[in-house]
Amino acid sequence: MPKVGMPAIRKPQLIQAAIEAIDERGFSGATVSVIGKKAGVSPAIINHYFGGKNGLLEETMKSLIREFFLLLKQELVRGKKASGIDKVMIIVKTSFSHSQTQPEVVKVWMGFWALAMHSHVFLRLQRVYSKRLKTALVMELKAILDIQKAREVAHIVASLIDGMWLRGSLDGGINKSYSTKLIRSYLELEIS
Amino acid sequence: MPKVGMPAIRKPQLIQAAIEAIDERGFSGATVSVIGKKAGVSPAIINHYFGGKNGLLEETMKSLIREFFLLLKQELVRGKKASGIDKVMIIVKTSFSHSQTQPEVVKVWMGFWALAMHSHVFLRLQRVYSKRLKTALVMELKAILDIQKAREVAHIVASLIDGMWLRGSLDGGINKSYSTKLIRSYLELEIS
Amino acid sequence: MPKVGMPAIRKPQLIQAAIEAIDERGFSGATVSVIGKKAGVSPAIINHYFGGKNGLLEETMKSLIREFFLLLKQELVRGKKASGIDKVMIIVKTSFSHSQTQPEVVKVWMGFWALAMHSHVFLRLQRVYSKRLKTALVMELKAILDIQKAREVAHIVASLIDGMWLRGSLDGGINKSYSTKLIRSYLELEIS
Amino acid sequence: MPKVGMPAIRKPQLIQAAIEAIDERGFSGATVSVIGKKAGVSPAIINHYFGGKNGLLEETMKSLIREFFLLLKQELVRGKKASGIDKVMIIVKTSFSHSQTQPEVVKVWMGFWALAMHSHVFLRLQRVYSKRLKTALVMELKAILDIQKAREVAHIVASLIDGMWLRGSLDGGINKSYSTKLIRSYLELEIS
DNA sequence: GATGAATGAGGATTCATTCAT
DNA sequence: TATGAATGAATCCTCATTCAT
Repeated sequence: MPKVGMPAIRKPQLIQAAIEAIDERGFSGATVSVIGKKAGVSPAIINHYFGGKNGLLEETMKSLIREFFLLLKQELVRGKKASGIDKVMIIVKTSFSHSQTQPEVVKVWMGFWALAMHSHVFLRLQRVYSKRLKTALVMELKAILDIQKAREVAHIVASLIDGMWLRGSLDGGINKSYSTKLIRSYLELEIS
Repeated sequence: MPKVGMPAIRKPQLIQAAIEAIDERGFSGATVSVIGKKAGVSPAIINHYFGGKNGLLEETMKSLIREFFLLLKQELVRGKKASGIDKVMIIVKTSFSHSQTQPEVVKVWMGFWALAMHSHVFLRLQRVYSKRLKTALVMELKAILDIQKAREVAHIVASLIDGMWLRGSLDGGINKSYSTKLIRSYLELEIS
Repeated sequence: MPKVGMPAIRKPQLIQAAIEAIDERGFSGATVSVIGKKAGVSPAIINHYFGGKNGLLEETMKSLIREFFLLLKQELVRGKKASGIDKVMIIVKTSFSHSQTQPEVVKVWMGFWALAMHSHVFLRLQRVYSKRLKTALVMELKAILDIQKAREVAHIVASLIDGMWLRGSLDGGINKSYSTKLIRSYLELEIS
Repeated sequence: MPKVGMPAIRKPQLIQAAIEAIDERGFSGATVSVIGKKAGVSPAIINHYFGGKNGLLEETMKSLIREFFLLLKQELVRGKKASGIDKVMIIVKTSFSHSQTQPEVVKVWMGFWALAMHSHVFLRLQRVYSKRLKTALVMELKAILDIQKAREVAHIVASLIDGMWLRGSLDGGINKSYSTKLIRSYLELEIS
């Protein structure tokens, strides 16, 4: 008697458990056993639902990325009346907000980044994030700058976001207001 | 009497082997067995010289950091006549040069960064790097800006360096000239 | 649903395998690999059931002690009509019988004794045995001697039992009838 | 330029180091490395002088036994005027004195006993001790008892000595005066 | 669907020993 | 004589995965 709709329950549950496990113990400490325990289920069902540990990790990273761009989309819709720098700053702020809503994602994201360095699948996913963030920035910047300049500024802003994330991870969290202030001041300099 | 001076030969040899192993296979793939094979010695001597795998990794990271700041010092001495933005750019360029001299350090450094997230020892080391880089930047910037502003700009530049490293790691290498060009243009904007 | 009731099967099975392995190869030769092979299972399940080799050894010693005192209790119940020296001799005989039922326990017990010398856990267990045996002897002896004397005689009898075990272990077994004869003759001397 | 007489210096030095190591860390913890460190020499010379770790252990046990019987001989000479029970008690007292002079031998001796259970060489050595002790007792007892009885009493006394050693080892030492008192009272009972 | 049982491959590490110096 | 360098074998243990139930 298979219970219907179990995947829809179990999958997010296991993904969340994976995020927490990685946050707490790092990638090397996030064993299926730990993740299973955290989710309150047997480690064996990770194979059942994801075909193995790697499958779970892939889905976890996809979920993180999906969630971020969903949030970004919402924020952009909410601020669609804004213009110029403000529009760009929505992207910046959302980037930092994401980590504030779920502080554990900082460590997890960093871990995936390191993983991407040696795994084709994760590299592809990381590039998706990387490109989409830059694309979003260019989209807004080209309204106020020529396309060439827009690309350069987008690259700088994207790098600033990632760099501040990285440095923030060392201090146990990102200082959102300070980070956004600095980026805004840069943008004002660039655009005025 | 035994062979003398072996530590001076073996230690750097094993550190280099560790860097290569991590570069090729990632942290999880860099087993003592692999590192030993790469160095052409028995895995057991890792314990002999470093007291365990962790000891080797620590020394490897220390070595990377030491090497970077040694290079930086040399470059700053060489360019001591420079002034203003040029002085700052020496730091920026050295940061990117380091990875060009040894392309594999990008992945390794990123791996250590992820490791730092869950290991006290590596966190401390990473912070040493992080702070010293920023300090070096502030040092040069306060010659041309007031201290408060110098700190902010230093934070931005440091974040740009790290962020561009990070993004560069996705593309299999850092585009040094593009990166330095962008950072210089930011500095000119800020300072002029 | 998994196979149920396996612990009740596997635990005694592994304990028995451990006893045989120690008997045949000594403590240093009783590796998890050997024990696993002897039990016809993978060495890994020792961790599954006992949390590690040490856990198995602890349970093995506990099992030996439990078994002995269970046997002793039964014998004392069976001989509850006996009195005086006969009652004491039940304890003595049971001590030697235990090793006859399972000849391998002599070596194993001796091994645990040596282990107790440097391990807190095993020391505690050995003291439990040591004290309970003496207590049992005092219990019977105080029916026929004043308490002070009973304690002394108990100490002598307990020492004789252990000493004869020890010496018997050198000869590949304890000569039960000779041992009990000598102890009885001592008791008769003491009590008459 | 071989230094002459080194064996006479190194061998006892290493034997003593072995005894201390076994006392402190048990047989399993007494590695050549530890013993070497304790003796202040390289572990490698254990092979040089004893042909391997096992050689050292054999010599250590032989040394212990030799030392005990040397002491016993001296005491018997010193007390050669004594007679009857007193003569026997010299043996008993010496047995317990031995462990008082060097408290660490209790643990070491016990360890060898356990080792004897699975090693032909050590079994032989242990039997030498066991038989010589009994022979010494019979020697004195047959002056006051018929040979048959003397053998029985010798067996009892030898068992008491070993049993009390064993039990004493659990308590961190042998209570010499209590032990000798009990054995003497037994002998008086037997002989009067 | 879900589980605990069970495993095999592989992890770091320890150890006694050998060897060149 | 004495050493540190070096190793291979063997240790326990961990882990992702599979399987019968």
